[in-house]
Parts: sequence; structure tokens; C-alpha cells
Amino acid sequence: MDTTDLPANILDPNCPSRVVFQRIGDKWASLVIQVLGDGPVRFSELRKMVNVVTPKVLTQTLRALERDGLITRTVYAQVPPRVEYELTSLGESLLQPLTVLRHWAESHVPTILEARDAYDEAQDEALLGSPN
Amino acid sequence: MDTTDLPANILDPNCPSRVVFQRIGDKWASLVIQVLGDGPVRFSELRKMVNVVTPKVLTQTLRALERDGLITRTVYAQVPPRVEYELTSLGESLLQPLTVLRHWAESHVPTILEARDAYDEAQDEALLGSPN
DNA sequence: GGTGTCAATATCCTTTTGGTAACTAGGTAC
DNA sequence: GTACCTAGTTACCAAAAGGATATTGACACC
Repeated sequence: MDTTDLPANILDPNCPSRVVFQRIGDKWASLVIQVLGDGPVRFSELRKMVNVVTPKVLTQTLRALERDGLITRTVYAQVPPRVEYELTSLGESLLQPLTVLRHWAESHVPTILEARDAYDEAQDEALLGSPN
Repeated sequence: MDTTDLPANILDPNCPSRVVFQRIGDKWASLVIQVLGDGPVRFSELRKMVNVVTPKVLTQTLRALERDGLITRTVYAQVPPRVEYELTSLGESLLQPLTVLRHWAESHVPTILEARDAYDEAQDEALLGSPN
């Protein structure tokens, strides 16, 4: 059975649209995509921009994104080697939804952090109130 | 140092806006939020709608969302117990960014799956070409 | 007093994720 | 020939996430 003409539904556990949410949730993938939004970046630069990610994990992330057709990997025949990663048009099309989410995140984070503090305090008090 | 007036930046590893991406990436959290978009739902209903999630994991997810102020938990003094989960206004405000992402996901998944197949095949051939 | 309902918890176990540290390849510079 | 460059790979390890299964509490029904 092929999925191309199904009304994709995220709530259906068999629907592969869930993979997208997994990509976004990946610790580094969405960050990489956003960094690549300004144009091609090479491996070592990416490492610096995304900040202290180990080469192994960055490679894993990049391979996964490449596999999904979101980025391309270009090797230049130079010494020392130079490899550049760039968004595909598919990758670029993800940029906007990601930006929407990012803006939401950046503007609501204070509220979320306050909610956490309040919640944690309430929990503490509940524990003090009934220690057994 | 307080974060409320900082220009939140997802690329800064110290910026808490990253927590949002982690929430979204959570295997069940974003699904729960989207299910709750239609109004309050009780625990057992949620379990069915999100499909085969174990109670432990659903509880974990719900507690995390509650802690972040995205949903509320209401216990009705009944027997058997009835507990309803509902989006807060903060949770509702996340609905739209999530929908944007969801539409992207549902419409581009076929392309992604094709890219994967192509990538995997290319890998296989590369292995066959140079088996050592 | 046994059974059922709902919303969990508790215990245990497996899988996945992320990370450290060391090493490789191919060449250039000294 | 030793050191250094980039872009990785390899082996190993710890923590976290996710899940299976059994049990609990409060009551209602029979």
C-alpha cells in the first residue's frame, strides 16, 4: 500500500508523517536546518555555530538530514578536505514552519519557565503538607 | 540573570527556548496537544485517540505538559474517577505553529520517503561496488 | 465478598540517544 | 620524518526514553 495519496494524518500511528516530528525533536537536526538557512556551511563551521556538538553526533545528524533529502553534502577535492552542507529546496521549505515554531518558542519561553517554577513549588508544598 | 527580556535565540545553548523543540520532539506531547485542540478529553479517551500508548508514558507526557503550563488537569470527585485534560490559552497558542508544521509534514512526507529510498539504494550500490 | 471501572503507580527491562576519547586518511608545511 | 589540517570513523559507555506487566484505591453493582 502506498502512502502518496492518503490523507496523511499525524494521529494515525502508521502514518509516516510522524517522522517529521521526530526530526524536529532531534536534539540537533532543527538547529542545523536553521543554521543552514543562511547558505552553505562546512562541517567545522557547523560544529562551532551549533556549539559543542561532537563530530560523531553531528555526522549522524547530517546523514539523517541528507537521507531525508533536506540537505545536500558536497565534497570538494581539496587538501585539507572541504565538505559543505546546504539546504535542498525541500529543506528550505521546512524553514518557514520551523521559524513559526521558533518565534513561538522564543516569545513564550518566559511564560513556560514561570509555569514550571509555580508547578514545582506547588509540588514541594504538597509534599510538606503530607509527608507520609 | 533573568531571561524575560533577552532576545531569545535558539542557537544559544544556554537559551531555554530549546525546551520547546524538545517538547515538540517528544514522541507523544505534540500529538496530545493536537488531540486536545478539539476540547477537553479524559485520560482513557486520550489513550485511545493517540493509540496504544501505555498509561505510564501517557501520564509522564501529561505531567510534563501540565508543568509547562500547556494543559490543565481537572479531577472530578466521582467514582469511578474522571480526569479531564484541557489546553490552557498558552497551549492553544501552540496549536497554530503545530498545525503549520503538521501540514508541512503531511504534505511532504511522500517526498521524504522517496528521498530515503533513493539514498538507501545508492548506499547499497556503493557497498556492492566496493565490497572491501 | 467477588467483580468491574478509571486513573493511575511500581517494578523491571530493552532500546535508543548522546557522549568521550582515540584513531584514520591524505596531503601540506616545516 | 614529524607535526598539523579537515572531516570524519571506531570502540566503548552512561543515561534517558519508552514499554510490558502487575498492582492499587475508592467505590458501585450484583
